[in-house]
Amino acid sequence: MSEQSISPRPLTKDETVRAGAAGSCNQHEVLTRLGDKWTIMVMLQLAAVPGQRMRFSALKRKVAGISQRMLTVTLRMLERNGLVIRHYFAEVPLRVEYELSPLGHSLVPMLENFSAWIAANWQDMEDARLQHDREA
Amino acid sequence: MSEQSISPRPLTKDETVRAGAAGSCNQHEVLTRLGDKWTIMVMLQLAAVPGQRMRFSALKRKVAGISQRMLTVTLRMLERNGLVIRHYFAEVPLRVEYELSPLGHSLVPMLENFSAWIAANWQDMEDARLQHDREA
DNA sequence: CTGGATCCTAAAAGATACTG
DNA sequence: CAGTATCTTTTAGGATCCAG
Repeated sequence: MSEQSISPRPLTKDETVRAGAAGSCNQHEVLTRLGDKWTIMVMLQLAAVPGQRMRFSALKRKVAGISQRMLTVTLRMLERNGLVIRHYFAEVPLRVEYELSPLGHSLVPMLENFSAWIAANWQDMEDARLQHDREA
Repeated sequence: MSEQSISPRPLTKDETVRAGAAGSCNQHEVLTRLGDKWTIMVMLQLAAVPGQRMRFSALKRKVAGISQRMLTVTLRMLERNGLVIRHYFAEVPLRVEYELSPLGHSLVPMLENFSAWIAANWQDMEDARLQHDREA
């Protein structure tokens, strides 16, 4: 449906193949751990208060529609992979605070960029989607 | 099991609450579309050849263990949201090339940063995970 | 070669109830 | 408050077959 037939020039096999190359395997590993919606949203929230800690309940309130269970699972996974630190206070009522580790902190610039990108471009995405759906 | 009892100072409710604030809703929308493993991996590959297009089969080869179906689904989604452009050539054999749209291109710096972060930090993550598992 | 259409299973995630 | 445990529903995703 696009441009049909008269192509500019078929890419050679070498041109098409050559890309990412090495490291692809690590990418897969890392993305399996960090590359999901909830993980990114939780990290975005923690990155939004760089030097600060956040309580479990505060995170739950800030991260849109996350369930208690998924927040727990996500935080456990982030802790396991060394990206967040969990501070447990045996008080009444119980209090637990989370903060980014140094490793997690190294992701902050990227998270802020991403957050900014979303704010700046989500409307374009929405428009593109609506137009694409009209054409279909 | 961490520091117990003697806390530094409980965060006030206001400190804990104040974060991300607005835009949270858009984040959720956007991440529902882009925030999954395959989407990020495909974008990483397309970003690795900034000015270039990639054929379906080339993408399939480069993106670790993606199945034909998931690559198709992912590409359709990216096209629908205006991040990639699909070029269809009615030849024999059929040829289809994908490239980043301008909108998709605006994500390249972030994707490159992320890719670099993975290369630089995946070992730290691995170490943290192993140590965490030993302690458990 | 690049998919579309189906079927099917395993994993993810929501809801709910309970506890230190 | 911050979980855990359990149950159920939903979704992701692989396998397979077919087609322009």
